[in-house]
Amino acid sequence: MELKYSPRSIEQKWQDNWEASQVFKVREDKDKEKYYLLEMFPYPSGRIHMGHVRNYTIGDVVGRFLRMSGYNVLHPMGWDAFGMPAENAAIKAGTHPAKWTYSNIDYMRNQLKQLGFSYDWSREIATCDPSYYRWEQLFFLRMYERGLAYRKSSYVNWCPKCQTVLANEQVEGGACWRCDSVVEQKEMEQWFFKITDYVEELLDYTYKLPGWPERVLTMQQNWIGRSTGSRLLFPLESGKGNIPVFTTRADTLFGATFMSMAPEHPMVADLCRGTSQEAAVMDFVEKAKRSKRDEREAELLEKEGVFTGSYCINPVTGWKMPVYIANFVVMAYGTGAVMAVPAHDQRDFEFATKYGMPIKVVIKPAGAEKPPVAEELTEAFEDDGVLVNSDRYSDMGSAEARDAITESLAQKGLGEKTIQYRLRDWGISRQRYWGAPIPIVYCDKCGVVPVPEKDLPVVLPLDVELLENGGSPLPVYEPFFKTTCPKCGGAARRETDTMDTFVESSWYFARYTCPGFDQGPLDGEAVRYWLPVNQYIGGIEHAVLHLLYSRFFVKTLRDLGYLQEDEPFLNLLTQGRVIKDCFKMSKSKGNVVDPDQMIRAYGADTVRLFCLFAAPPEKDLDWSDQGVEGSFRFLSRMWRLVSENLDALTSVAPCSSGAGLSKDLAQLRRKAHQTIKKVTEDVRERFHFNTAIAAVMELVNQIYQVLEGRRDDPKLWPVMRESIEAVIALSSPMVPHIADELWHALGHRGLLLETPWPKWDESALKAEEILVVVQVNGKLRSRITVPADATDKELEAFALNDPRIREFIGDKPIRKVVAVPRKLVNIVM
RNA sequence: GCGAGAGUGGCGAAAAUGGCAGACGCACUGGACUUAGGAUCCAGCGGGGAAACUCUUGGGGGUUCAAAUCCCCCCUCUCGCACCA
Repeated sequence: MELKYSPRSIEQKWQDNWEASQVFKVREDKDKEKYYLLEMFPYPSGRIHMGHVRNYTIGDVVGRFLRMSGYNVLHPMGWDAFGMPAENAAIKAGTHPAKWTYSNIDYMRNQLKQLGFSYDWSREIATCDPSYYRWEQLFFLRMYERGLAYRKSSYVNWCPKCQTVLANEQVEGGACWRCDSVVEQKEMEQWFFKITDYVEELLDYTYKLPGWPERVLTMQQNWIGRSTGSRLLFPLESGKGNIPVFTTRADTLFGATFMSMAPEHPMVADLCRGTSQEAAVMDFVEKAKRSKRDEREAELLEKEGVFTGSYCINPVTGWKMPVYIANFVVMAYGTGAVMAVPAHDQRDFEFATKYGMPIKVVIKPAGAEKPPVAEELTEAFEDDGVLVNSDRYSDMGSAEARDAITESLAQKGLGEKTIQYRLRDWGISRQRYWGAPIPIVYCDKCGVVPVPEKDLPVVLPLDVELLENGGSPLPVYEPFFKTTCPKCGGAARRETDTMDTFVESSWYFARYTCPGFDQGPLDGEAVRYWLPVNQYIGGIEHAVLHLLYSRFFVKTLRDLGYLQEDEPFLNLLTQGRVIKDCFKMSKSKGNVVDPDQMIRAYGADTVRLFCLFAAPPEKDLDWSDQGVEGSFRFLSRMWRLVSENLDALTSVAPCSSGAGLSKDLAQLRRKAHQTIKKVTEDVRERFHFNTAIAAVMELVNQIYQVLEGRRDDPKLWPVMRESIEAVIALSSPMVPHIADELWHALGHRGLLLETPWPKWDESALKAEEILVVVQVNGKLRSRITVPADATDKELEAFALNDPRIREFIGDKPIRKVVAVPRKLVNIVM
């Protein structure tokens, strides 16, 4: 055995060994408790980065720990392989997205193997493979049958340069994330998934997922944005219809003095037609469209608006309310029109002040004598209170009045209670090439026709030429779009949009349970055995999108009969980012640390160890080259523990009982068992690998201390061996290569992954004597060694007898003594 | 603005249920071994003080025998959403 630790050869050796012996492979086993452990799969962008290394290391420790603890652990890996970067890279490099993607996958798979992760590679999935997305197309058809996938026209983000719709998350500050062109709002026919059908259940379960971080649940709740209120109708003065509004403050209706509408509101053209305002309104609408971008960049735009030339009627006061277009009203929320109550809404207040609109106070603060005077207001009073100037509702409380006013309008057909959500249906059409085709055909005679199930998959053609401008080649690639109608057999055109890549990642975790199944999307037996995912691990950046879409998809698949689960992920761990010198690693900052380079210099075990030790998983991790050195140093220390004492260690069996041990050997043994307990609990209950590692380090430190000048003691080595084996086994989930190597050096033949996790011996934990702190008036004054089982009375006596304490007390009277067995004594004077 | 989270040495961080603040590591200092050390080992390492002591967990109050931890007020930072009616 080499005296010096050199990771390179041993890591390769063990990786080969693990692969050859197929230890990472799992199958359903009814006799074992299953555990589905999953880390978010990567986009095959080329190389893994430190964020991946951290994410997957955390997962690997949990997986290996649970394997050793007796669970049947499913721990798969795959590739989120569709997406725009592949197209862009392919255009740039003159290659094909498929080629680019698969070669990246090969490279990255190898990188992951070099890190020693315990994935069952036989279950690997690439979402761009037709054997994967064909089932997604089937889901689409089933959803279409049930109206859960539908087509409608809507405004979308359109990048004129990239020739595609952009998802909301791909729009940064109103500009395209890649080319920085100003994004336009374009009205287009799009496919949608009806996530809003599940909005109540999605919201409900955010209160039933105790294993999720509060933060993520809150973000989802905010994103769903449920708010209860009233839908009210304001009749037009012209008599030609009503303007519907949504309000949470029906109690302020008597103070509504005008109406504000979004510039894109469909009624705008009608309202101004033929009035003197027509030109001004059209001008304003155009201007509003153009300023979309600035709106997002500037914090808050100054409130601006223009009169439409029309009026509507306040249904309770009968007032003529001028209808305005206002730049701050968003079409996407509510009805796109807002009843303006300047006295009680800050935005309306600013608008009214600017345009000289009447301000009428209708709420006074609860307990106030008199309502505020409108002319003296400097800002709106937005709290609930008591109604004034509101006819028969005056003196009523806000909450009660909301119901009463809505109810009375309801009787006239002008109002109803309603619930409004911020969540919109999920637009899944992408005018991109590198994605799963939407299985739909358009026929001039039959209209929208779904592709028959037997014709799936609709394969994405690979022999296309990419367009220089980045647009999808599918609409101009005849062999693909030209088809016949499945219904009438006439000429028809295929849908050339592809699905949002978030669709693939919404169900991949289910497919891992039966990746090769070809009788349907999911093998019921496998799915029932493995789902739900017990532990999901990934970055916080997916808090809403991916994690919400997946939750929706599982509920949909449940209702389609493919699954039985309500929720995909029981427990969620969102790990922090990897940063360096206070910044997120990025090429532009020049602070990127390359995993390959690190592995070459220090070995995978060191890189893994550092990722785990530097911070608890949910916090950001500050990369430190010196910290990496430190991790390497520790592994070297561990290595020498075995290599320098190999003969002595291999000539004894590990100690298995504390009988007849000298005091310091008993103490070392106690430390070893305390460490087993601490590491087990830190890993199992809290995922606090940093403190688990610290505990192992403490044990190593103590081993070195006991070793010092004691090598001849015949009683030493069995205890030594027991302690060192504990160090190796306990650290094996974190640093598996060195652990297996040392384990074998000690003469073991099996793999640690298949070795039961060490158990602590309760009797070894017990010490006869323990250290107890003595305080006087809450200040530490002395430490005394007492029998471990000393009662509080005995403790008190020991403390009062301590010379240092007696000196402190002198002959002053003692008021009280607090004694906590095994902890401390506090003498109050 | 709304919501959430976090403030502890020179640095990364520890401290379940209130009970020795700073475990473990990095950096630093001194020593040993050495031709040499950026290897290894030993020792020291929050501030003030020669010491006894004393101060110290963002700031200020409070509860308690005892507070990083619980309560109230304030400050700062990070993240998410953001003119959401």
